[in-house]
Amino acid sequence: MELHEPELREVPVTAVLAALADDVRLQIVRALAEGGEYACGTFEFGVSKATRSHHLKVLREAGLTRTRVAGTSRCVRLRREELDRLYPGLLDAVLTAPAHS
Amino acid sequence: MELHEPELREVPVTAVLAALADDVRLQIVRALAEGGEYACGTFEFGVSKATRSHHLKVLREAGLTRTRVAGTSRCVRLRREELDRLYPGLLDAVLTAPAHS
DNA sequence: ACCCATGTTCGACTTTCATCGAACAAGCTC
DNA sequence: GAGCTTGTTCGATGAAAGTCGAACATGGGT
Repeated sequence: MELHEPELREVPVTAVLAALADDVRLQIVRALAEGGEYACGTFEFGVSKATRSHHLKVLREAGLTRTRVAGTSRCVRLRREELDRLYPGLLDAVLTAPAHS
Repeated sequence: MELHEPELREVPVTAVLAALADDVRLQIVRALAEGGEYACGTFEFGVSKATRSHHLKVLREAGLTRTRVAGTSRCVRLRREELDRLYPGLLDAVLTAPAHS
């Protein structure tokens, strides 16, 4: 299993923004911002595991997360430092934004 | 003609991000960030005027721009102060991001 | 070895969205 | 007022994206 984790600067800004412009993914990012590393299975956001897997793939390929393989599980974490370096203020702005509207 | 310009805090963050997650709209926002106020017709981004009108509507309804009616023309400007207040760092991060990838 | 748990991938379906031309509305200009 | 300019709105169309169940892959546990 090869995990495609692009260099952040090779990802179009629009892709990063698009990855964040989804309710489910934003919840995932918020959760990741709290704890350090999450097992994929700990996410329960009212979507099927297929959908969850899809969203985590989008986040990963947008350069937002890094995934570590641990047996049959995956451990996901935010690429916070890199993101803050390339897009200073972006994550903070999104995370401190009011959760509902 | 009534222009729907929502309160920024009533717009979901995802809507703001989605509005920015498009190449054409990002170009418009970049242009608006440079000059103060733009007549709608000055935008030429290789799309038809119908498409341009659509994108400006998306930006306006996401709370990103304010539009002033001037005869048959529209003058558009960024709601920079409000955006910086509610989402500090967001616009800067997006604007200073490398234009291509 | 068998079973189970965890994720991924594969269609399929539905919704959303970007795009356009054409029709329409509204205001200048002469 | 006739005509031009500027934008908006209206389908229509094609592409992208979210969602799911089912099938598959893989690794751990007993």
